[in-house]
Parts: sequence; structure tokens; C-alpha cells
Amino acid sequence: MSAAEETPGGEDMPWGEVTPEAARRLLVAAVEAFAERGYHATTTRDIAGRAGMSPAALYIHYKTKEELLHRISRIGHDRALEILRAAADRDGTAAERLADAVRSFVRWHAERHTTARVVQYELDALGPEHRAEIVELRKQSDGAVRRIIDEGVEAGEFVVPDVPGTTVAVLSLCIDVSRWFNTQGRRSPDEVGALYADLVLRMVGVQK
Amino acid sequence: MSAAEETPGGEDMPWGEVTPEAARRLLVAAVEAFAERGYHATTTRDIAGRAGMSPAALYIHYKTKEELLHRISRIGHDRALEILRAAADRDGTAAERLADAVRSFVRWHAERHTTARVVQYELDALGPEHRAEIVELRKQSDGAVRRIIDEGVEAGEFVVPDVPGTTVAVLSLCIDVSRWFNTQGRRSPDEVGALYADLVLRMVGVQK
DNA sequence: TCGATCTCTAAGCGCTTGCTCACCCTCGTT
DNA sequence: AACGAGGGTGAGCAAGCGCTTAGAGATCGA
Repeated sequence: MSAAEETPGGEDMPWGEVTPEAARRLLVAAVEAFAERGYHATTTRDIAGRAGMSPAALYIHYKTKEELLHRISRIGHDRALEILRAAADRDGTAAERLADAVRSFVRWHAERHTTARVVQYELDALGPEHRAEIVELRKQSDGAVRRIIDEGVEAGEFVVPDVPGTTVAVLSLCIDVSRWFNTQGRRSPDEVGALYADLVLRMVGVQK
Repeated sequence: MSAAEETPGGEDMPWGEVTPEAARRLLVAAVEAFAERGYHATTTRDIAGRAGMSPAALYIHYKTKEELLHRISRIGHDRALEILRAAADRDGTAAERLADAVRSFVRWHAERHTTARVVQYELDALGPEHRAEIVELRKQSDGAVRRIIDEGVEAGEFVVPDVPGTTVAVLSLCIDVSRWFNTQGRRSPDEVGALYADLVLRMVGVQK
């Protein structure tokens, strides 16, 4: 390891920013449990057990079970928004940027589909203030995609009669990947990403 | 009422086939509660309360809480499959039939989004045998859509490099409507259906 | 009029839940 | 050697869970 304070696994390790290590183990265990059985069906004993700790250990690092979900949701949404913004801010035609956004967004939802499932489908389990915070992040994701489509229409690259509606459809299509994607399935995350990028370009009227 | 044995509301009333009336009231209450809070977060006391009955009354009509979910899921999936098959079996070009399938399927997911949310997103809460039964119905839905796309490709109407992948994407797009659709929102079920039918025709390469 | 049948309730059982508390063990520092 | 701080545990509390049971009331054919 090059830097003294670097986290094991490097900066790109998922959950690398969560410290100390016991807190990260609990969080990873919670992601798995929430993804498998849903937030409400998961017990704090199950989470602690998966992390190899006693039920009481959870409450040293997190005030409540809901705070655990919030931390997961927050980190996941930050990452999702980062991915979309990176694609939107690139150089290139609108078609290139939209394809890039869909490809990387879908790849994330497929590769990290356990995390994504929790992030995208357990929103209602959050408390009111936490939910409001996350909803705001979602609006920004919507904005990033809409911006690309708007610019494509303006540049004459896209033919889109209903930009807000198409934006919702594109995001919805990508997000739902985390529901049906299965590691045992036939397709790799890269393949699904490529397929979806092609489908979305067709949706906005790009001719090949 | 014209026929002696007719159910109030007529044949097209949702849940009209569920009798007696108390059982239907409980089922409708369960749909609302499951859609709002999720299956696991919903208590049998809450369901009975919404139906204006005591907690014990639920067990006169249903053996367990899971049986209630299964009944809802079964009826909903039957209806969804019926909609897709009706469109697939119509006369007309593949494009017309695909547009019809998407339009009516999306309209159902928007109009009855509380029901659809339970039907589409609470699959994992079912027991193993019940889940297997429902998964089989889903495969048939996939088959109905795939058939239309296959025929469109064969007839030269569609240009689709990856038929199975596109089928999954089309169904996924429609199903996810039940997650984000809101009655207070700007669009009517008809409008979303029309938008989505257009987007899907673009996905399969139909030129306008 | 009488019991049979069906629907529904009040009360509550056995269990699990999220979470707490008193205490212990392992440290780095003095 | 003594200490304080903080991560960890075993036991368990109050509350809420799905579900059961004994019995009340309403309805109806014989």
C-alpha cells in the first residue's frame, strides 16, 4: 500500500469509504440481507450474524436499522449520480454521451445489482427526512439525463416529441435492470449495457 | 341487477370474482396496504382494520397472510397475461399488435398501479410453490411478447438484432410503470400508454 | 321451536422483533 | 502498574407479530 492512510482495496473498492472496518462489515452484510429478503423482512440479528458479530454490536456503529439503510441508500445514489454526470459532462455528440450514460449506468445496476436493488427499491422504508434527501438526489439524476436529451434535440441529432416522458422511460428502463438481472443469467453486465445503449438510441430516433 | 347471481359492479369490476363480499373487502384492503407499505411491513391487524373487521375475521376467509398475497398475485398475473395474449392473437401487422400490447399493458399498470405494484414487486414474499406457479405465468407473458417480435422480424417489419434481450427490455419498461406512476402526476394512463407504444416501436426499428 | 351453519369478535398464546444495559476485554498512554 | 476509552458480548425488556380458540349473534330449513 502506497499511502499510509489508504483503505484496503483502494479508492474504487465499493464501501471503501466506510470506516471502521466493523462498520463496513455490518453495512455489507446489511446490503446482502436487504437485497435478498427486503428491508422489513430482515432482522438486526440476521445482519449482525452475517457480519460475525452479536446483535448488540450493530448499535455501536449505527443508531437504528433505518440509519443503516439510509447510509446504503445515500452512498448508492451518490455513485449513481456521479456516473450519470460524468457521462453528461463528457465531450462528444449527444448520441455518444447518451449511449455512454446508459451503458455505464446499466453496467452499474447489473454488476452491483444487490446494492442497486436496495438503493432503488427500498426508498419507502426510509423515514420522511431521509426519504426527502434521497428524492432530491433522484431529481438531479433525472436532470442529468434530460440535459443530454435536450441538447440532442437542439442539435438535431434526436427526434423526441416528449422529452420529459422519454427521460423517465430511459431511467426506468435502466433502474429495472437491478430487479431482473441475475449473475447466473446468460448475459454479462457489459452485454446488457451495450444492448440497452442501442435500444435507447433508437428510442430517441438516432439512425444507424 | 339483471341476473340473480350477478356480482355488484358487473363482470369487469376488479376483484369481482372474489366472493363472498367480506373476503373481497379484505382482499382489497390487503392490496392497498401491501402497495403502500410492502407485504412484510403490513400487519394482519392493519388489513382487517381497513376492511372494518376484527383481526380474527381474516382467518375465516384466508388460511394465512401469504395466501392473501398469493390470491392477489394470481388474479393479477392472470389478468396481465390475458391482456398480452389478447393483443398477440389479434389480426393486424406485428407493429399494430406490439403497439396494442404495450398500450394496454402499460395502461393497466398505470390505472391499477396499486395492484400492479403488489403483483410485480412482492413475488419474493410468496412461498416456494406459490412462487413457482407465478414464475410460470411470467414466462408465458414473456412468450406472448416474444412471439409478436419474432413475427415482426420474420415479416421484415422490425429490425431487432437481439430478440430475447429486447423482449425483456420491453416487458421491464412496462412493468416499471407501476413503480413510478402516480395518480396525482401530470400524465393519464392513456397518455403514458401512447408514449410507451411509440417508444417500443422505435426500439424494434419501425420507421414512421 | 329447535338445532345446524356460518360469520364474526374478544381475548390471548407463543414467539420474534428492535433495541438497551451492565459488564468485559484489549488497547495506547502515562 | 494503573488508567481511560472504546469496541464487543450475554441477557433480556417492552412491544408487536401471526395466528388460535371459545363463544356470541344472525339466518334458515325442518
